[in-house]
Amino acid sequence: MRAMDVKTVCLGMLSDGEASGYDLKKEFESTFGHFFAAGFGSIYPALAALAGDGLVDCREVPQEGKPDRKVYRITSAGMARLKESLKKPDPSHKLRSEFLATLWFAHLMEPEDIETVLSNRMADIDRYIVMFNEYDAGGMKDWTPGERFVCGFGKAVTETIRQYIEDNAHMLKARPTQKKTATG
Amino acid sequence: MRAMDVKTVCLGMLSDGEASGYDLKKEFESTFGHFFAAGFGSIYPALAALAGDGLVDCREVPQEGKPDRKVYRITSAGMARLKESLKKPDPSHKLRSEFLATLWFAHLMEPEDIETVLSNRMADIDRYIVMFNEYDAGGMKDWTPGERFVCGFGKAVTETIRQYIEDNAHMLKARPTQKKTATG
DNA sequence: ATCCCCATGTAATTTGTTACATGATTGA
DNA sequence: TCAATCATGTAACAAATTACATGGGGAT
Repeated sequence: MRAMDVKTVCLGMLSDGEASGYDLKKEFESTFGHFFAAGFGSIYPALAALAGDGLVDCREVPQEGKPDRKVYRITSAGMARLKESLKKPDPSHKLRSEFLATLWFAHLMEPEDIETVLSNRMADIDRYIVMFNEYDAGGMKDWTPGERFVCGFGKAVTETIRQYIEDNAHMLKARPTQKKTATG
Repeated sequence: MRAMDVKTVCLGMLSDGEASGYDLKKEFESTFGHFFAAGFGSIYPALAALAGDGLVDCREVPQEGKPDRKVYRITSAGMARLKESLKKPDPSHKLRSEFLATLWFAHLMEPEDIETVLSNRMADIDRYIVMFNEYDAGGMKDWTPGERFVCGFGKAVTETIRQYIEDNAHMLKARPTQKKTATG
């Protein structure tokens, strides 16, 4: 575990205080949502593995009508491992966009399908912008500098994308210029 | 194959003219590099699968001292399948950033390690900006609207990121505000 | 000498996604 | 009555990364 994989991110989240897998999922959906996704299928095995390695310990809280709540807490070995993982000098920043890959071939698409793709993406973007504005409105008290930096980053990028799509969608509606064919 | 996976992107690239796996790899490294990565380990099997499905056909060009060059060409069935794949209304746009995940925990890092992470990312960004500027300088003749849209998108986002890091790196160097502890 | 470019591919491994499995409580 | 929230996990599957395997030619 040298990289910032799901395990390491869970470990990092636990450095802020104890939490259950369910709690971490909510954090992945909210603050981490725009740059690092993880579902239950990754989180629960990650926590089990961390516990197996002694990087976190687990306390089971009995509940009625629900499975016992398993609350994880980082150990000092876990804290040391986390700091070690954070030493990686060149962490990746990977975009995998089926959205852009699709529009690359816009000249092969029907205009109404292009429109649909753009407006669906726009809806996603607007949800993110609402989220970022809610953070701002909350004053971001108790946020670490890193958390502020990352959310500001997300907001700046998201707003740029929104503006870019608004300003340039018309390019995709233009009839394609004839390419590599002699038609005069 | 409903989504824009490596297979579909290869198929799309071949809609522009015949090419070998090696050629496609170069396209993944250049124009597609900023939003969709693929290595030989994905491309060669993808081409073999496409050929098996009759979506492309393959012509072997003998060469001296090198393996035969396998040149792939899209078939009419492949073209139909590609257009079908492009109908997906909500293609994903996923960022997975170990860079941002790392900096989220900046308060646990040594200042010099933060510096290293930022300057390494900056170097990557600058390479992309050089690339985008070379495209602009080339006049983007023969580029489809989709290609222009996507490259413009990449340029806008990359420049925003560059500016954001420049303007906000100082946040990460500030001593962390005490969090959830009574010291004041 | 050494590295990069050309050119192909396979196999093992890692990683993550999706579906399945269970089930009470609360609010609309 | 229906959906959402809470709460855990496993198993099957899909996908991509990495390492391995081969080897000549040309530039520095």
